[in-house]
Amino acid sequence: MPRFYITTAIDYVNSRPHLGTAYEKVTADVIARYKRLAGFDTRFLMGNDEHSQNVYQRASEQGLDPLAFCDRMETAFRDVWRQLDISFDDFIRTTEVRHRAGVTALVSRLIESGDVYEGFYEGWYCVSCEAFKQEKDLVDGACPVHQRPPEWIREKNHFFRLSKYRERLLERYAAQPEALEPEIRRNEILRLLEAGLEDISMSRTGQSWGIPVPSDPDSVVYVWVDALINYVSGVGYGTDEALFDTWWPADLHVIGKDITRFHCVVWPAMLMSAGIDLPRQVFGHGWVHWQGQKMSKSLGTAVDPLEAAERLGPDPLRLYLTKEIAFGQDGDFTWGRFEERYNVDLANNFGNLVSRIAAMADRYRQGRLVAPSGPPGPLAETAASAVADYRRAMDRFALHQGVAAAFRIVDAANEYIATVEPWVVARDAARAAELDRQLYDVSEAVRLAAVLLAPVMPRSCAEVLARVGAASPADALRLDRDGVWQAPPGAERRLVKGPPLWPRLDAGQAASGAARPARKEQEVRKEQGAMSAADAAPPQAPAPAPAPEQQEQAQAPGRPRISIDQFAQMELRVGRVAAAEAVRKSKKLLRLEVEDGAGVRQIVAGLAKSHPPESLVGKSVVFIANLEPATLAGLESNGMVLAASGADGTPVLLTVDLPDQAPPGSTIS
RNA sequence: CGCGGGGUGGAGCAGUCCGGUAGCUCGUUGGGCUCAUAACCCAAAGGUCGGGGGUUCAAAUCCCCCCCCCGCAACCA
Repeated sequence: MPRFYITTAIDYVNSRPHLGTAYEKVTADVIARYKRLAGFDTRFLMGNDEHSQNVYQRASEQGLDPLAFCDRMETAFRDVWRQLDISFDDFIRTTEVRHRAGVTALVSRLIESGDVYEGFYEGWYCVSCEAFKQEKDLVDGACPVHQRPPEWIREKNHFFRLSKYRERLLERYAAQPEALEPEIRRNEILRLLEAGLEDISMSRTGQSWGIPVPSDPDSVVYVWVDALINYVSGVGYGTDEALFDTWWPADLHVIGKDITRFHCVVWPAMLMSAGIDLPRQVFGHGWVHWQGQKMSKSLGTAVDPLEAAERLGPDPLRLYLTKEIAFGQDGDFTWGRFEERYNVDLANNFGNLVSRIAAMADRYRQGRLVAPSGPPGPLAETAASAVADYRRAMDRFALHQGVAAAFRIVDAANEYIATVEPWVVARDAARAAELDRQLYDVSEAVRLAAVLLAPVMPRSCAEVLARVGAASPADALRLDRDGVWQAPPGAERRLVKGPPLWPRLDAGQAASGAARPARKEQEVRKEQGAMSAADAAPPQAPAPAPAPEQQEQAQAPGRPRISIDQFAQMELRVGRVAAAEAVRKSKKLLRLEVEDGAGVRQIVAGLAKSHPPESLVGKSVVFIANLEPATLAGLESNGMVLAASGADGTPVLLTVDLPDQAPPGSTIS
């Protein structure tokens, strides 16, 4: 049996997974499940990346041992993946013994190959911050945070001769372009390689949280190098040679487009140096935006995948992420679209079709359908072509196209029913064989659609297969056998009616601010175990997410109160804009000349996006007069013009209501 | 010339690698059906595929130039 080894990026455990993280796991899971369906012995590896300084700090802040913190996060991550039905075969943590062994072994190989050398990282270091400072961050030669001069430090580092592999990497992508998909990402990397490579630091000193460099116990392996090695340590590199030989090289690394550099330059170079085969393919997926914006935890624009799964069920979410976003490109998620697609694809089409055929089988044939002799109807041909398209698309990871092909069967079946009108045929006893054909063919089309969609919606499709009386159990489907039209004369199947798989959301439900879904109820059902029709269905009263305003209120703690004296330290004055012009090479900055009562001062302000320069001239504005000067885009700025943060952060200038009565220089109190 | 993404009927998107009647969903209008979750089916209206030039028998698709929008980065004092 052919094998397929697929991985996702391992995740930083700084915070709980958001929808973007879930997107990667869901798409990788769809691929893994498809490969199993297609007959591959498949291994799907995921995991957590734990050796980061951030993790160490977060743990310290919470008074936790870092490992205990990671244990806690592992539980949180696994919980999300379980609820989204991510079918990983193995879950690796970089703090595990097997990973440490793998890192130690691989780094030793790098050292033996002569590609590691010692060097020094130099820079200004603020002892209080415990961090290196860039020259530009220093204020009067001192750390701006601690007001103390930093020290010039030379830190010993181990460097990896990345530059040595530039030619070989270029050759590889020329010879095997499919090693990096989609093309856009490949071109980026090729350009990067053509521009040249520098050696990279691969160790850190002064840290204990990490894996020691074999040749230098005082240093730990840099977290990125550490993390990449999970792909081999996860299949026994350094611990289980037989396992490693079985699964390596990996067939596919599914990663985000931001980390292609590490996976397509650093990682293969490391493997070349260590004399290990390279992974066959890396696929860099795009981002899921929320309402057109990049998701951000800090801005409150990150969608919780569990909330989405709870509202309509994990399968509708999986379907949305797979079907509505072209795999490899960026996509958008909004609650409105999520609900629309749920209604259209699942309630109205697929779910309704299942109800239709089950009801007709029940009414006209007491639930028992028998395939008649004679040629199959037109649905068989449509289904065959859809299956072919599906395979072609899925094999090249065009997941959205594969799913669309599967839905063509659903559409064709709905259309077929309307065309042949079984309810008319049923009235004529002489046309019994005709009716048998129609009903059986529709049930077969539904079965096939469920087989094709099983990788995307495993739970629901298992239920659909049960309802149309499919012979193969949902967890043992094979495309070669189950993905072909099956209607031999005399074949018999029993259909069962059930409650709607996906109850349609009416406009009221979708728009009203009803109570949150009964999470408890769902959990109880899960604890009760067995898969049932009700389990595949979403909660009865799905509710929309809390309105953005509510979220903002909830997370607006404000700042600590200050005294009137502290306020008085700020010198606020009225100024009149005498001149304004855009700053070249900058999108946001304007250079203003402001009359302050005593003269004219230059202030650089980030107003360009919302305020055309000419609109500002003559305006009376409020500015902070005693702010220390700063240099922006090469221009000195003496003060700061006040503006409100308007919708989505665009500044709204604050102006003086009665400028004649408050001439430039007027103080503000 | 900092890096990158995008411009396709009213809205949101595929299609561009491998040129060949421009497709999907929603929306609109009219009709049909009653098996089904007021779901389903048919039909119609609606597109200079950002603009210009080139290659070609043929360009949304390949080549060149230009315009516009959006992220990221850099300074949003």
